Amino acid sequence: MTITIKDVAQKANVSIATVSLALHDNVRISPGTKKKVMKVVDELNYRPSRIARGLVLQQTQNIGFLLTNDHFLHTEPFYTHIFLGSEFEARDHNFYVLLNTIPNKFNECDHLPRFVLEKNVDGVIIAGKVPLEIVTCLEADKIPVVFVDFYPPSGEYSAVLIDNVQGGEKATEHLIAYGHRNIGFIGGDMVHPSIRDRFQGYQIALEKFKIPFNMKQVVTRESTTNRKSGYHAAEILLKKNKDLTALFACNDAMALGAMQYIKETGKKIPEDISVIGFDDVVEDLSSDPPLSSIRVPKVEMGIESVRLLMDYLSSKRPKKVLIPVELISRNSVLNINGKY
Amino acid sequence: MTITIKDVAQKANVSIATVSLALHDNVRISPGTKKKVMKVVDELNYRPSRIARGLVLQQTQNIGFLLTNDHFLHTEPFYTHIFLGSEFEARDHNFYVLLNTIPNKFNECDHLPRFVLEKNVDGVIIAGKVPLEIVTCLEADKIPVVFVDFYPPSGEYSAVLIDNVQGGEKATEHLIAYGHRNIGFIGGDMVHPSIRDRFQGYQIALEKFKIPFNMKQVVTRESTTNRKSGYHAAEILLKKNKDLTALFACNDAMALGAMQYIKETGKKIPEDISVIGFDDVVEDLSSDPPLSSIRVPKVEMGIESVRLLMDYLSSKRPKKVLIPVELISRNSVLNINGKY
DNA sequence: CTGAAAGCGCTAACAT
DNA sequence: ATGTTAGCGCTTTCAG
Repeated sequence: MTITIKDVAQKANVSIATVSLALHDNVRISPGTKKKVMKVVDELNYRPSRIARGLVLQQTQNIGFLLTNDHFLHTEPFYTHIFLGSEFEARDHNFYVLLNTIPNKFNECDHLPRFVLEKNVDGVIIAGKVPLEIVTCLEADKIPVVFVDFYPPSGEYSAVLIDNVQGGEKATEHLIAYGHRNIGFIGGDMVHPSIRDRFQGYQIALEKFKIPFNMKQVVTRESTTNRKSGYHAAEILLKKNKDLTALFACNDAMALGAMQYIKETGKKIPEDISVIGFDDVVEDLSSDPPLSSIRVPKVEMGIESVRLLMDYLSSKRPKKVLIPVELISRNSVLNINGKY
Repeated sequence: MTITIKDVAQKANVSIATVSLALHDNVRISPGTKKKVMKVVDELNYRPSRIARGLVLQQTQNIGFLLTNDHFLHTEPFYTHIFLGSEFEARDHNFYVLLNTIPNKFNECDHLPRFVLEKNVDGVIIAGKVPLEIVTCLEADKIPVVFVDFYPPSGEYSAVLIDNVQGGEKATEHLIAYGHRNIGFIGGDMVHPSIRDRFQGYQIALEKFKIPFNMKQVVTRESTTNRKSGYHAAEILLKKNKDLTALFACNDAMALGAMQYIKETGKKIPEDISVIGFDDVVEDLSSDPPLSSIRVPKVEMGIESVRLLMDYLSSKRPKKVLIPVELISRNSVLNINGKY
């Protein structure tokens, strides 16, 4: 049937132990035998059964990837890219990643993803904001965890975080460099640390350039951060701020919604109002004009998260990584230096 | 450490064989012992190791879920929903779903997803159009396959297909019922059977109501079917058809692009032109006006695909399922009956 | 109706 | 340097 280590051993005229050793680059094996064995492995196209291996090694070589339903089904493929990165890196370590969404509300530890209930994973990557209850439950299970783009308010964990403060600064400084002084900020769900940090970056940049911060130019009452709330927030912001020349949206989805509102009121982007977003998920969305944004290296974040997990699995020590972001300048921001 | 069948046997004062039998509802066990065993199972919170089980049963209880990179990263979460459905149903069968994307170009059987190379799945679900080469390679591996929203030009497979012809008819008939007679069609990538079928539904509906089909009212030269190509196709279509009152786009992404173009030319939707899409992926996109569309039950398709795979695993006979679609009437189509 | 025991494919300690 | 063997946790004949 399926070809096993026995078949290889037989054909190579060695014991199965030797085959196993050869396969694992063990030093205690002579180069000659190793070569001989590997040749047969190739010929027979043998691949060790990960099930048998898992049984004896007492490990699954699986990683769980957890995110909320909402985040997974999100229109902007943000976490999808992160997942892809993790899958990519997992391959190099011969791990599989099991994707599992969880409801946005969560209370019972009984409803933990079955891969942790069944101990079918060696560790878990948690992407994006999740209910804190689940973190507690996971903690009780003593299952290794690394967070991506989210960090629980308390506790010590491995995590891959975006440098949101830096990003907020870069976005705002870009507007300032282009001569803007009346810069609005729209964001929602300020409980979310990422959004809060981006907002903080906005404030830091203003301060750095001695531009007075004005709470009137800030709309952070939306409960979500999607296109619709961007549209709505822009409406509120622009109705009470007639002098705004630029707008920093806490993410691209909101920026897109804001752009829609602005255009519908007959104004032009960037001539009348400049807009900058965050996340850079709009490449394929062909917004008009193309949206300037802060690029977050999503695939790299996924890769890094797996690395951190591997690292934790061997060292048992949590580690944090801050991922730098990059300004992507397109055509939604106008240089108004010397214009006024 | 982790609690095994032995612990249960010991505590229940039976043999491990008995525990196993009890766990699997075997008839040859007395109700009394079974109850006793199950009680201990509950107390100890015992869960059989799927690895050990997999080893003896020679099956992984994993399903591979394959789609192209493009489809996975697609802005509209179409396949994402299908995946979610499959995950959902897989749970009921105690299977895991391993998601794997493949490049849009594919040539070497050596580059098959590693879960098939390693035989880490009992079967594979293929979602959306994939390179035919991969189908051939999979075939050579004799691994059970079910297709979702795609069917290879030749061969006999299990498949979950959308009734695209019916959908195209429903969309077109809706426009006709609302008094439209000059109805345009925009689509791209006519090599794709789904798009072709939708187009065919459009033609059937026209014919049914004795409305002459006019190739001039059809734009199918786009190579992709996204927002951008919708914008472009609408431009071509509307420039050479001044009398169009309605437009059927082969999917929502194109419909959205078309709407953008229409609005930019100063026309109103649906007053000047009615638009209907296909797929109904725009719920959370809050298009303005809300787009009428043909709803495809994506989650159900995922569920059905797993069922078909389970069915095939036991019966070894392929089966095809046609999923009916539903008209979702919103506000992008105007009733012009009696208006002209 | 229940228990003993073999064996799934592999690793690693222990022999040789 | 290589082989022998026990055992990972489970299912399943086969005996009793």
